[in-house]
Amino acid sequence: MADMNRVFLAGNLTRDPEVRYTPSGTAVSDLGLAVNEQYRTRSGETEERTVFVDITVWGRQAETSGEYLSKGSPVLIEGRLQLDQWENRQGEKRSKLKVRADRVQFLGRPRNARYEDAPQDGGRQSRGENPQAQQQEEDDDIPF
Amino acid sequence: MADMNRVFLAGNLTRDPEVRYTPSGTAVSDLGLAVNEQYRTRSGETEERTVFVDITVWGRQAETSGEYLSKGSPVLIEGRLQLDQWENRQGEKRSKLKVRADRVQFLGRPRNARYEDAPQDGGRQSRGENPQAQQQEEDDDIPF
Amino acid sequence: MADMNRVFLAGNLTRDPEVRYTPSGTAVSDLGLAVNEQYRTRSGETEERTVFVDITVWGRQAETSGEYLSKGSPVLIEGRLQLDQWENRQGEKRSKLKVRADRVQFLGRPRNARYEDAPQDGGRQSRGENPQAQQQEEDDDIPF
Amino acid sequence: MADMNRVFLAGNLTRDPEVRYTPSGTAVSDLGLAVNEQYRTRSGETEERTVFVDITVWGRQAETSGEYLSKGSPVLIEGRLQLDQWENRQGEKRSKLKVRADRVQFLGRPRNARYEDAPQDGGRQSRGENPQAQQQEEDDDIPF
DNA sequence: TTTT
DNA sequence: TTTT
Repeated sequence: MADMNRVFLAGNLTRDPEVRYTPSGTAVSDLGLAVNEQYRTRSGETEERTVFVDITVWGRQAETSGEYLSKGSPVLIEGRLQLDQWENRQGEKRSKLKVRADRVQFLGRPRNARYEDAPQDGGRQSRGENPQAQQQEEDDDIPF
Repeated sequence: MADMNRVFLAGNLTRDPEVRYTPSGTAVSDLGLAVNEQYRTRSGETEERTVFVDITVWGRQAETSGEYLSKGSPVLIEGRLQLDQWENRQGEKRSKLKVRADRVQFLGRPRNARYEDAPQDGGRQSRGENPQAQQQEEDDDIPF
Repeated sequence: MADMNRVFLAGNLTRDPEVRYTPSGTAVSDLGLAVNEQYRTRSGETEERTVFVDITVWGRQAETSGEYLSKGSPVLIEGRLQLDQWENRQGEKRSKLKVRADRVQFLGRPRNARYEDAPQDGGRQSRGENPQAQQQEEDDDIPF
Repeated sequence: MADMNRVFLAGNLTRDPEVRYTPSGTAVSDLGLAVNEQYRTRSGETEERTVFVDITVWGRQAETSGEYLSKGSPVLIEGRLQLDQWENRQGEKRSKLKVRADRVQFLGRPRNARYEDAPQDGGRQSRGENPQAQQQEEDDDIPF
């Protein structure tokens, strides 16, 4: 019979990616993803709901995720559902649905880029040299 | 920033659908879905892995699912990931990823239709007792 | 920048698949697909619209399509848009959007299966009593 | 039988969107989209192929597309294939496959954003001379 | 050029 | 008719 398992997600990372390696040397990264959804309640207000999804990515994309993505990074994910199954210490079967990413794409600098490392002083001034800050202000007008 | 949340699944129901109704009278059905995936191990053998997913479907499709689908039914699902969150009796936060189906389509009779209950002897008469056979005759009326 | 190109289609073949081979021996099949869509007009009636799509499939799936599919066969397609470009005899540029299938799945026997080639003798009779059972046995040979 | 028709595209607009209105006042916009795809030839080189797709979007999203998108804008499209059919002056049937967008999402400022409407005075200078150029240089290091 |  |  037919089988299909495809998932498309766009959202923001909930934490900095950490890359680990299997004994055979393959890179793996577990990404935390927050997918926001705007919806209307029956009473007409717009509310937001967030789905948190664990993403696993393998190989070169795990490495590039570790290098170029950080908490808040907007990403586009193509992959499939995967079921992790294990037994807890009480011997009870547990399972967890995740997404195994076939493709992770960077969607541009996040609104709240990590600027912890940025100079804490003259902020404003340096912002003048920082195209991203400038862009952030303009973004607020865009209703997408 | 961009957000997206789309899921496409095809598989077989792991149990007969049960339909319940919200206080306001909306039908809901929780479907259990098994999605099989053939894959090759590094040593070249073909193995099968199954992902079990909880599907929630609302409204008229919940009702038709209850009427026309049963354990083993092959279905095609379009929907999105949804996160159910609650606290257990110990006050610990728990959550579970499910799929909220926007569309449930019937894919035809499964290979392993439920014939366990079917009499092994002559057909016609026993058909009255066999829900599957019954369903076959009704197929033309199925609004999928 | 991000790029994505994914297409999911389910419909019926508009003609028997024909398989051809490239000089290097790779099988290719061009499938005609009709995808129906029910929609409601503003005046409330249900109407049907059909999208006809040319599908190209390569390799082993091209061969199995040629062997097991025929006009009317319901299929599930995963693939991506592809643009064929050429010049007509007047030297004008022409192009055509098609779908390059990564995966073609058989969705079960169509309502009006082709039985022209089937034995017209005893066959018919036994089939009349339980076409489904018959179909089940045949299904086992189908490598989808 | 099952039917499905879903398309996911990400790419860049090939022209500024133009918004028109139906007699009943509904906004429509026809977007030109270029979807790039990197692929490897058998000889191992990386080449790029582009699929050009006509997108139609209706309603409020047609209007916001007209206001905020321009040639080069990166967008994420969810929609379905649609077949436009007509007869040419010679009375021959012609048809063209397009995508009807259910959702158009802006993916961040395009490389060559339209700044015609931006303040022509101090603006330039305060912007750090050319934020886009700045961004471009950084982008080159990112292997996504 | 069209399928159910 | 084409974008990055």
